Amino acid sequence: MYHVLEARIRTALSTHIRQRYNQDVTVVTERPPRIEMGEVASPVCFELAKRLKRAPRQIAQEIAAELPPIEGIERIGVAGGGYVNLYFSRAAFLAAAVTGAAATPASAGPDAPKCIVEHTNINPNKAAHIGHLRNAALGDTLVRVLRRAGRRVEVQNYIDNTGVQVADVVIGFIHIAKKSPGAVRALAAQPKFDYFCWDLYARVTQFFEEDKTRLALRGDTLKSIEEGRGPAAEMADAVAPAIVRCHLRTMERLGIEYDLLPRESEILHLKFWDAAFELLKRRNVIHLSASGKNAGCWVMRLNDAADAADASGEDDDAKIIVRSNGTVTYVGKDIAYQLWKFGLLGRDFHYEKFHTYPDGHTLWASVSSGGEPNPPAFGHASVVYNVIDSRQAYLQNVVVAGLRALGFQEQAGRSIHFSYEMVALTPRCAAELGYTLSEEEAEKPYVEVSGRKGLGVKADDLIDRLEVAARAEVDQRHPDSPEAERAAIAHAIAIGALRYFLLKFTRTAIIAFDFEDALSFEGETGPYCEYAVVRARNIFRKLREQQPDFDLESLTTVDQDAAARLFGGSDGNAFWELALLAGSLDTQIEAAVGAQEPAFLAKYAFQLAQAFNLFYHRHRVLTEENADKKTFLLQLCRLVELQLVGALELLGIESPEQM
RNA sequence: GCGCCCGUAGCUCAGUUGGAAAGAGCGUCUGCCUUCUAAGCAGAGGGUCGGGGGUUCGAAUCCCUCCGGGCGCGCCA
Repeated sequence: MYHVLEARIRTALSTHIRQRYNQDVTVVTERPPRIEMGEVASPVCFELAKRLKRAPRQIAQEIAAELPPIEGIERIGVAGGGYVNLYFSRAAFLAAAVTGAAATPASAGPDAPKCIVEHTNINPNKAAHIGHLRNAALGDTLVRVLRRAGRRVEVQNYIDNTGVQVADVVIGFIHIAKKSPGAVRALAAQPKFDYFCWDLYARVTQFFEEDKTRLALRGDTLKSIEEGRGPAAEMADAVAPAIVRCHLRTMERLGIEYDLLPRESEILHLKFWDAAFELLKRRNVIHLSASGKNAGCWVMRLNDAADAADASGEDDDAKIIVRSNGTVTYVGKDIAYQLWKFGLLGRDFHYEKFHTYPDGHTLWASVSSGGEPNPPAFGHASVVYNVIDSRQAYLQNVVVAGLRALGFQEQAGRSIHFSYEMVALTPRCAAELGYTLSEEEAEKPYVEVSGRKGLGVKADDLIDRLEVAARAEVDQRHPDSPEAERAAIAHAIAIGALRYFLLKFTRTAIIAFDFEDALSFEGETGPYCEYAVVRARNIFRKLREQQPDFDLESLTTVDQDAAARLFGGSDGNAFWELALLAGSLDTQIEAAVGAQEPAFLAKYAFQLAQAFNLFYHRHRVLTEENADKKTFLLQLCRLVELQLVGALELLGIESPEQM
């Protein structure tokens, strides 16, 4: 609601300034520091003062006096050296906010332009860890926010099932665990298979370190897996899908779902790369390096300045796309995949159903042949978000440069690297996990998580710990509630704590993980926000006990005279600040989409919860004797509840009925 | 060496396109549960916004420079 009025004010001001002063200015608006100064302020007169060579305050006074009425704005004032302050009609705002909050937001039609969000992308060779959780939480929240903003979104989780990491675990099964393909298949059916592979993978790293010549095994194994032949391929075929299912289960605990699993095996088998290679060659984006250190490789130059220097042989800083042995690099495959996402490759996968979620939603996976006869139309996106940590920025730039060089300027511009910094461990946390730090590591502010070394907090372990801790709190408070109910509440609290913890940091902040912070349910946390919702709901529950015929719907009609009176009364400003904040979810969503920053919503949810807790503490709703005031207070509670639930939903955090 | 990111309270972090007296959580100290659940609320203390220049009516925010830290820059992914 706030966003609507703010936009209205900007338009009114810029129109008025154009007509009255013949000036085209971009009107910036801001929130005044105190509520007594109004809800929207504009420093536009400072800019006008320069252009008109007049005192800013004088212009501001003129504008305040002459600006035509704006719907929803009660009065205009002048403050400071020349700020124009606008005051909302409080009662009208509350009425509009309450109806707006109760309405369901419009979702995108089936023909709307599509956004693809690719996230999670965990190598299917070990259990998911805390770093993967940040990726998935950010990606999933981006999806939720985009959908709420009215976009059509397709969620992809790319599976590198034929890569080095899978090959390494296969090597572990053959040479360390000495398993047959049949034995591996049996193991893969066991629960916690991802944990088994976690340990095995770390042992493979040691296995290579002990004798570097063993690295030769990797090339052979990889080749066998890529070609789909031999026992190594058979094992990879057992390991990767089983691990993928473990990851899906983990992510489902967090409320994260996907639409499609594109798999690398199909990118190979369906020769996506060959199509991309032809395109890249035909349009001279890549060329065969004749001399220098990259001789025999197909390379792509990144600086356009030297694009005529084909024959100069100075390709040393170019990016290798095809190795001298003819195999394609990861970036090459990624260019092909990115082209497919935009529908530019001229090829498509076949698709089969891979999994059905409890809500009936189907997850599809790519296959090489056959598949379902009429799968949904995947790909053909207008915007692509790749949720990948900032360490891969260089490679993402190469992919985009490839698209641009191919002449797909528009798609290159709409290829968004949704970048974020890594999750690391505090040295204390690493030590707690039983890891012995080197002297150098102990000096550092944090230690990098490493699947290769087996150093990291496994996602399921963390969720388990959170659930146990939450369960202890719930048991204490609700010893008589049924078991299933207590489990469900503890789960909501655990996930709320985890997702909030991962989302409250802005994307550019490195998270130094520590159990103490992550396991907290107090202060700026998910459970704090959930608790505010529960408090609002408790009021309504108690009210229904007292008045069985009470209907929540009755609160959607606001008596504006009564509301205006109460907003003008002794606690009026406090009530108003709460209503205004609750009515600002739209502004927050707008800002979160604009800045591509989910943390904005996390901060907002916390602020709203905090404001509500203060209100809750100061005003007893149910014992209020003045009927108008009681209704008004209930309306505030209802508005906050709806908006807070909405904000938490965007963060993937459930609001339990009780805690 | 080149590129990207970070430096704000004891600690962990916000501060959206430059705007009105720098914010939050944690931690420390002091209060508040016969009440709509204290997973809460109130108060106190704590800051040369890394340093120095510059642009501007106005800079934590933009530019330059220096210092400190992190991450990339592979015929790995």
